[in-house]
Amino acid sequence: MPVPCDFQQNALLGLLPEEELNRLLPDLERVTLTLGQSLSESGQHMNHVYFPLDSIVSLLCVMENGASTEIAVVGYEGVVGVSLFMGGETTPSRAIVQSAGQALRLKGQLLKNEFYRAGPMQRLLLRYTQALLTQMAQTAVCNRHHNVDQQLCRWLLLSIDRLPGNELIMTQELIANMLGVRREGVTESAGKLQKAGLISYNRGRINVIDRPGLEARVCECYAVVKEEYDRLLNHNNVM
Amino acid sequence: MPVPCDFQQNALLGLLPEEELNRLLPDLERVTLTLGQSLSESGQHMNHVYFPLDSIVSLLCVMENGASTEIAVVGYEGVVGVSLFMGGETTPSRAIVQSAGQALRLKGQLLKNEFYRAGPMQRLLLRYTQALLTQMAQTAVCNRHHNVDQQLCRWLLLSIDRLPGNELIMTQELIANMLGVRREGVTESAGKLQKAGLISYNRGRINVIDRPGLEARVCECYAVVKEEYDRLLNHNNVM
DNA sequence: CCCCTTATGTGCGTTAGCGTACAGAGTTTG
DNA sequence: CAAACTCTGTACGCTAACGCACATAAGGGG
Repeated sequence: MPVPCDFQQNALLGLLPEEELNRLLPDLERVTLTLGQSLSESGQHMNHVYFPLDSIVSLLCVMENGASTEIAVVGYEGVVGVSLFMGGETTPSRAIVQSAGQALRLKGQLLKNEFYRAGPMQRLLLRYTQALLTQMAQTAVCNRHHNVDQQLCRWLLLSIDRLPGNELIMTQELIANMLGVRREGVTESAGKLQKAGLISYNRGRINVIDRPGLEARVCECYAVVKEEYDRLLNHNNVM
Repeated sequence: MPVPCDFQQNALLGLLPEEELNRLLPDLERVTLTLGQSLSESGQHMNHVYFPLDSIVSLLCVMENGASTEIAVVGYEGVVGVSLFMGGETTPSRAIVQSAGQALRLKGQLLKNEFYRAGPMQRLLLRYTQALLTQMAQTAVCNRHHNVDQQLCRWLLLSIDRLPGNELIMTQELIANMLGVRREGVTESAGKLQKAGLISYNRGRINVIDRPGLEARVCECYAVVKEEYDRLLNHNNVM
């Protein structure tokens, strides 16, 4: 992750030079995101971009029959709404709040204005978008080659990396939707992890007890994405 | 696809205003890409970007154990090397020539100069990158939810959309690498398609006979991606 | 307290795709 | 022309995940 985790501040914004950040500050509006809230529907225009603080947002690809898969996750290290500055305005994917919390909201037009100054903010947002590309690519390969156990580990690690504590408020049903697998499959895999003493859970609350243990079980995809985020979004490289 | 298929010209470049294109023309170098050639290795710096004409390039995500999956395909409608202007310089994925042919090559630094003029070229490249994002996302969901038969149809359609004729030079072994499945699985699915009279093939040459037939069998992923490319990269929207 | 809803556990049979092995057919090479 | 190699076809057991059907358990609201 880009900077030591400060959940009072979005790490992406934290990489901006003070001058840039000061220009934006008056327009950043702190909002509370609730579990399940939709920030962007397939093909719908977004009015704002969101810089999560302690909240987590999932980018989901939903199919005609309702089946879905998470293609990327965005937390304090990123921003929801890249399609605004990328020029397409909309995307075919949905953005759903996966973990309730705070975020900073900015009017889409203001972000675009900032982007088109072609300064540090543009460079930063583009590097972030590339990191997002990597996350999606790795998700695709992980979906193909790794089993549910490994993917659950990856998902848990990606999630708690973006949370201040070790607790996740999330039912197995919802995790299954994210991973695009059966709920029963998640029950089984989560059961293994609990038996192994890595996590404990109860009716929609999951606690990560042994993080190194998860890291030992996770597939390489987790590390690939993490390293690429670190590389693309650290202070030395960006500014 | 963005414009009526002209394999003498890259469609992305074709969307540029004449003035912009003329500035680039002297630096565009026509090169021949051979089957299997690597345009970019994982983590390696790219010296050029490539605008395919009648060639096709696959973006592959390769894992430690050698297993791979195609995460996107680039033909005359696009460009290989988005990481150069996105700021990361490298990517963890590989770019491999999937179908031999011509491409226009441009020195990375010249593309970046053009990009940082913050004019039409920048807008165009960013929209293209968003289309690429969509393709990757849809690939991820397709890997999860659709069977080899459907994915093979999708792959065949994506490929011949980017070729002047109906013939593909490609062994089943290579297709399997792209899709991230077993070679035998491709043999089986291709056999079905041949029996149904949709394609015919022989030792590394595949002919698409009944394109509408393929479209009837393919999963929705093909259309989603195609429509998003059309939306993002057509003359009315871009310039 | 009891009902109702929600979350999790479990146990089937089914299936798609895997790993492996090998056979035949076509192509290249010496 | 024969040998070596490449590409495709086929078969068989195995496994992960699926779809479905329930069972159990834990809150929550009246």
